[in-house]
Amino acid sequence: MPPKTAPNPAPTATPPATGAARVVKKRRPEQRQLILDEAAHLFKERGFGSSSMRDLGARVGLDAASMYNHIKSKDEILEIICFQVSDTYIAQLTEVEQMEANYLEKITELLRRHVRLMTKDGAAVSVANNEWKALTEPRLTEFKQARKRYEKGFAALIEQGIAAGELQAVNVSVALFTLLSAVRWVELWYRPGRNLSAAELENDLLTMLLDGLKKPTA
Amino acid sequence: MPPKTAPNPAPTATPPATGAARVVKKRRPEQRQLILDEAAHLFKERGFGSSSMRDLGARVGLDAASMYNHIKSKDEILEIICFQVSDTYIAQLTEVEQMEANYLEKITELLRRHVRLMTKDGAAVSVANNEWKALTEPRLTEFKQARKRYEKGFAALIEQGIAAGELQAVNVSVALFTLLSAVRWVELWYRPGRNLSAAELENDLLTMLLDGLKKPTA
DNA sequence: AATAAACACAAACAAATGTTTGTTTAGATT
DNA sequence: AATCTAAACAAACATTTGTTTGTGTTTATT
Repeated sequence: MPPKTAPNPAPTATPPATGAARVVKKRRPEQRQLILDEAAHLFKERGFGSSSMRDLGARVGLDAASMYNHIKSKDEILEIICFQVSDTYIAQLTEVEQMEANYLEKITELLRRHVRLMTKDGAAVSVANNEWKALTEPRLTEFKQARKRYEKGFAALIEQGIAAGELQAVNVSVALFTLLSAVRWVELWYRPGRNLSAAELENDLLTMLLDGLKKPTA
Repeated sequence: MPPKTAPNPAPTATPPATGAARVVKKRRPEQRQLILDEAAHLFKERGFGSSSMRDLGARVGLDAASMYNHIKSKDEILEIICFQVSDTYIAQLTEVEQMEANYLEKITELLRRHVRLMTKDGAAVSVANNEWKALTEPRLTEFKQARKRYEKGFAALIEQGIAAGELQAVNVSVALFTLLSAVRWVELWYRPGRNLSAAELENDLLTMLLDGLKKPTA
């Protein structure tokens, strides 16, 4: 459905404003990443459904239409953000699973990396955690599977930790979700440059959570 | 801006389908509550921004336009849901603050009611927790203040508990957010009728969290 | 200097959005 | 039976939505 009327009859021969506030951008394959970064923050703030491509364009400093030179669709942006996060989580799980350590140590390390990703990439993690429901269908199922895989792997560590006598015999699901959930305030509340450093936070949080898991008598 | 053309030239004299699947609804002031309930579930599932009034109407079994006989706007629906939840939370805090009990007991009771509201009114709580950012301006600020009031009150209990020697000397903010956050998986994962009852869940969760807070030597 | 590719924008698009209007129906009240 | 009112709907509304098209400009390559 092409436009019926001539769309651009030469805008008064404007030599695209190289004067004034013209940023010196040259070739910019980084524009794509800028769009993704800005989208993560926008989607976190306003939610995917309440964020328009024009809003996003305004933040990036680009016309909405121009962004389609760098990305395929609004949906694709969400996909990239969500799967970049879930891929990282899965990778961390796999690494920790193969560590030489006891289960309490593995759980500690996995939680540590989990929190670290939040303090480093808070916006993206937030979007992956809260906006994934807006994914469209082939990817929606894939994402759910990835999350399930992570939860299963994490649960297995807890289960084995209990079997090995390293942890209290709590309900595995309750423990799993409590840990994963407890850690999520970081993504919502943490701002770098508060009087709480990322390292302090990490330690305080882990201490608090694992004191509830650790066997008091061992 | 009234319609310029005659909008409804008598639809072939249809006596509004009292036959077939006509529910026996009489006067219905309950329609408003139905709309609010259905909205809570829809907003939880799809997010406020991705939920349309037509979607909502379909669930309620009403034309989108018809709902405006019961509610003022889409925004108002969100407001009602959010403040109904925050009002309840504030009320619970006030009640617990005035209890005759030590701080650990107060914290336990507050958390217990907190969780109970989630298992009872999961959808509304979820919306209040995740979609409040979509509130429009006079109410947005009010909501933030209510949340702050709740957090401050909760933090005070923790602080006093520490001062009284009932709790470990953890960072108050970390403890507060960890507790509030840990509890939130209930709203996301809990479904009544799983093999985990609401009462079991409540106890397991509290045990796990407060074992990390309780002084090991006292 | 010429060419080709990457990229930005204006204009337009169809579809979807929240909401209003006018009218009709059904139940309650008199 | 006549009247009133709450509530349902169809149609339309003005905007906003995501996206496409066409054109011009910029940059890198030759």
